[in-house]
Amino acid sequence: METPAKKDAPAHPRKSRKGATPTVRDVARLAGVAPMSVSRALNNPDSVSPEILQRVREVVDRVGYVPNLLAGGLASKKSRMVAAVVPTISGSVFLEMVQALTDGLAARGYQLMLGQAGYENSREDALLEAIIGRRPDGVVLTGIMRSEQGRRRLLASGIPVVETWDLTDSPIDMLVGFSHEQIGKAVAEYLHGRGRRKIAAISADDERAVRRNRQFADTVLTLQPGLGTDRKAVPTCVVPAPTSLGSGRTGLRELLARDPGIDAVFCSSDMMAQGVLLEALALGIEVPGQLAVVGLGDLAFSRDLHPPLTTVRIDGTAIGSIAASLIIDRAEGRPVEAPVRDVGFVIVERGSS
Amino acid sequence: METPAKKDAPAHPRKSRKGATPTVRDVARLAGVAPMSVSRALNNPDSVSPEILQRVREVVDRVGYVPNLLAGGLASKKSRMVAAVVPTISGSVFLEMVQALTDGLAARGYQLMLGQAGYENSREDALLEAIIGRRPDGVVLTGIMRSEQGRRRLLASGIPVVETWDLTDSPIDMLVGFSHEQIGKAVAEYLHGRGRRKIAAISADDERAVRRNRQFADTVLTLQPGLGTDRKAVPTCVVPAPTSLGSGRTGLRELLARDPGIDAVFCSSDMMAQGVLLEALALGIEVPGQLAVVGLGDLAFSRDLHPPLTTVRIDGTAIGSIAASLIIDRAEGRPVEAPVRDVGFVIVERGSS
DNA sequence: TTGAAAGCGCTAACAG
DNA sequence: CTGTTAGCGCTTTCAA
Repeated sequence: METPAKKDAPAHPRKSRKGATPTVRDVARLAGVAPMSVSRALNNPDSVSPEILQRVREVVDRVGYVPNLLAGGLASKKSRMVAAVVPTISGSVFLEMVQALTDGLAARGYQLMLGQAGYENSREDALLEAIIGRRPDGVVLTGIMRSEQGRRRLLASGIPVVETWDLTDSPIDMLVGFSHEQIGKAVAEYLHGRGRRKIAAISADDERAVRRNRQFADTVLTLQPGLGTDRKAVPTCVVPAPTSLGSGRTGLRELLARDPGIDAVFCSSDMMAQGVLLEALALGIEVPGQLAVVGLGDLAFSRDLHPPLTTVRIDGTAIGSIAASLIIDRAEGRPVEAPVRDVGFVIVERGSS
Repeated sequence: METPAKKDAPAHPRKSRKGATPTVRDVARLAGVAPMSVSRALNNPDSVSPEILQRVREVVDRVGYVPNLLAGGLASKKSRMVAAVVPTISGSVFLEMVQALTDGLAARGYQLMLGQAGYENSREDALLEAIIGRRPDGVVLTGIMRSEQGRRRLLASGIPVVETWDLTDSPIDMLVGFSHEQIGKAVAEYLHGRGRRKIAAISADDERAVRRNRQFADTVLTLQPGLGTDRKAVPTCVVPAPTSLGSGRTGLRELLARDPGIDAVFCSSDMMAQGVLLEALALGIEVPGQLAVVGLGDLAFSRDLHPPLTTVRIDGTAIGSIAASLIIDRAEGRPVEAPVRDVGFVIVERGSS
């Protein structure tokens, strides 16, 4: 009567109600071990005897036990989830990165939570709260966090953060990116070096593209002192993000209307560059003869275009997998060697320039 | 000495250690109310007096309290997370759907967990375990779940499931999709109706594309009895998923090598159709004069191609938002009117055919 | 309305 | 190596 601690036939204490999902206790009871041993058998097989391991596994398979990771996360303070925030998923520029991130995380037992912030960071705040509330083991931000409020909340939460796709002197925590300014400069120098003297740009209106383009224009002005010092001397068409093939087509028309002599266009995305290529074809403008076209991103299709597109290659896959391993290292308490990485970029010269 | 239940100055019981994230108890103490009242003030403001509401909100803002949703989920058995499984994110065909899904969920306070199954469903099993373990309020599958093992686990878990992007007579639970067979049939009839008599296809090798194409070929054979009854009479080039612009280019070359007289190609993606367009241009084949091209997906760029691409429009946005609302309705205990929806498809006729 | 008690299902930290 | 004891931070349930 005292202790109903019989293992085989408990009086009738909280019998596992039929249909309910089994818990560690159910498994423990059926395997004749303590719940803690079940936990150990599952999370750290080496720490239990072969007999227990085997009995536990047998029961787990038989009853179809799937550990509740919410409970585990609450107890261990490790959720094994990582949140990623992208401006928008349908820009496709970030896909490689998201793919590498998911893969890298999945391989180590982590799951990805995806959030879209939009380009106008209005939703950013609610999103941040939804993320922090789930106590992820890490957050990957596409672009750097601009709002001071957001930076503070993230910092206060103590969650490891990787900012990506940009560089800054004052990262919240870790950083994997490249310099948009340097891209602007490099492309301007490249086009100038190829003899182009009527250089133009079609750029998205998001903050990174704007900075990139400012440097692009400034570099052109430096290289061609005759143009003066006003950036407006470098014809630029600004289109709303996310960019599209269509915005490339209209962008080129607009530029030509402003200045028919343009001989080079730097586009802030490959998709847009493709639109420029297409529009040039439709207008009978020869590429690269009359017009050089440079894109950004080096998406999968770019090398197969006609002519193959010269573009700035950004290694989204590298960014994603480095971000994944930085977060995992940090989450598992390993020291992180280099928390700030510049993955750089390469101008891939192809037929369009 | 008995009960240290003084509100203002507790003896020294678990003082909120500096730097630790605040919990309901901290907020409750500072606001001079019970933890439960904090919970109510946050989740159901109407159920609490204005004074308490205000005091709680003040403290929440002041200390930057963000509720731990893992703990909340454990206690309430509602995680407010939905898992989505896509074959791969970089096919871009599913992006619209994922975007609509994220948006629809975020608007109601739900978060998306994204998993990539790969096209070879080898990882599918581990992924399923990772998902079920997190006790999401719903799972959205891209394509129907083929493995019997997987279906059983999902069913046993009791989690609401929405299968998408396909139709089946025996859904696990809910379903939002369209018929790949009907698409195959419709496109074959469309091309035949436009007078094409040497109809070919370039298709991915995934299961849905295969079924679609089988019906496509069979319909062509029915419409042109002279071809016999062997599907091989309809030239088909099978390429590995995910498809790309490059596979469209090589696919067309391969088809022409087999039969130079081909006058129509049905491609299993818009990206691939674009490759065909490009290759035709390079080879001097006139589209649509000599060759009609039809894609699948109606991606954003398709209307801007040259010529604009005729394609099968699939409303990924609709699929995503319907899936979101089905899951949310189910999660919140509302009756689900029509758990199986055929969103259909439309052949959008443009310049390429 | 508000509060107190009792867990949700798991694992950290100790003992044995 | 194995078990016991306490929670993790929240919400359900019931009583006041």
